[in-house]
Amino acid sequence: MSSENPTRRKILDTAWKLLEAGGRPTRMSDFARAAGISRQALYLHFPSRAELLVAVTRHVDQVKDIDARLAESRAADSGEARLAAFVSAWGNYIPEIRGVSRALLAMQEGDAEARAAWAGRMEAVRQGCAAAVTALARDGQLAEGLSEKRATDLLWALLSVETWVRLCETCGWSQQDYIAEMQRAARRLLLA
Amino acid sequence: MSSENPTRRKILDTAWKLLEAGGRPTRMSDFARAAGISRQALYLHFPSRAELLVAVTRHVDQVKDIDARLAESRAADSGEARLAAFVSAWGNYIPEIRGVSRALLAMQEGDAEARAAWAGRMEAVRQGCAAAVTALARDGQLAEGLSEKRATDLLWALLSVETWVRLCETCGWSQQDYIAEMQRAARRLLLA
DNA sequence: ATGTCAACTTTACACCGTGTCAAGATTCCC
DNA sequence: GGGAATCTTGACACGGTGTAAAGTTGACAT
Repeated sequence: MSSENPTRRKILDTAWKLLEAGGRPTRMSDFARAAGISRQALYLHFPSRAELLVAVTRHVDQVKDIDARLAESRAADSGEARLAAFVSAWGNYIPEIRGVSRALLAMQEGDAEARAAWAGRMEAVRQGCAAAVTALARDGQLAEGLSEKRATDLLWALLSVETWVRLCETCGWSQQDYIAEMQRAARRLLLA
Repeated sequence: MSSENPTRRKILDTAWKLLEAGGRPTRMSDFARAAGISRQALYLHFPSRAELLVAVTRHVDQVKDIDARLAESRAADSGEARLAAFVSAWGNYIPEIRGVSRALLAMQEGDAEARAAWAGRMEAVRQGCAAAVTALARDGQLAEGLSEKRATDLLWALLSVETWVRLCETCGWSQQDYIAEMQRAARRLLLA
């Protein structure tokens, strides 16, 4: 759906790199310069900044093959193993999309499209959470007094990008610590 | 420090109301109109949008007396009771500052002042978390393998505004459910 | 070789929100 | 009545997004 056009590809690649580099200003003109084209040519490919960012996330998803990664967690036998695998798969994906998500998150307020795009991505994560919780419930492992819905919400909140940012960037946790602690937390919160 | 000037007060009150009402656009002109003065007069009192927002949060803190609320949690005898009281005190404060925090959060990217202001507030919350954790440790109740620092980080992340937003706004939890579940979560995560 | 089509360039402009500036008006106080 | 604070009106600069239009370049077909 997106592979053909070479300039489009270059735009996505350089924009990605730019976003991930984290150097603050990522205006349309910056993306254009990075791709070696004029600002207007950028608008020839993407009608708005929001759509460009959305396209970048999709591009990243494709290159990093998030689907395949999350699929692995589905292969685990026990619900508990599945939970751990999911936490690890998603948790290790977060740092790879940090740049894009920061930009997309920052324009949530004020841009409905960005809001919808982010909500969509998060919904996908939520489904992963729900699947893990269901597997847990099937094993009879879910803590009593905890509905599947509530357990899913809880896990989803625990695994939010915002939480990752706080722990890894603000508090200085290593990625390893983060994963280990989140697995532990998920177990403690959800298991009987 | 801020009580005297009546227009200043009116600005803060109406701005607060406006922010809490949630109707999207909160530009300087909106604040001015709400206060019944011209946009320029607003700049006579606050040099920038960021400083206005910061002043509003301080104003809210003062009116709602957050300090007194958090102080109550310090009165609890056992570490566990203290943890519950802190979760409840802060957790019930979040919805009251939802509007201001949304605005302040939204301008984090790009405005160093807003960033600093928000970080400062969060630091205060963090200290509350740290105090609760220390009380827990003193009781010998802290889960083994969990340093005080890590426990504090974890609790702090759990009680973030972002997490509240996700659970209460996105997932539709009631405030009651939120508090109850966060108390349960904090216990499960931190206690031995 | 010519025509044409797509991708790109340059230049210019409209719009919005923030923040600045300057020239009055109003009100209160001495 | 004089003066200072406070507020008003109106204008403008700046930065960033998005639009519009006219011109350049290169590939490819006939």
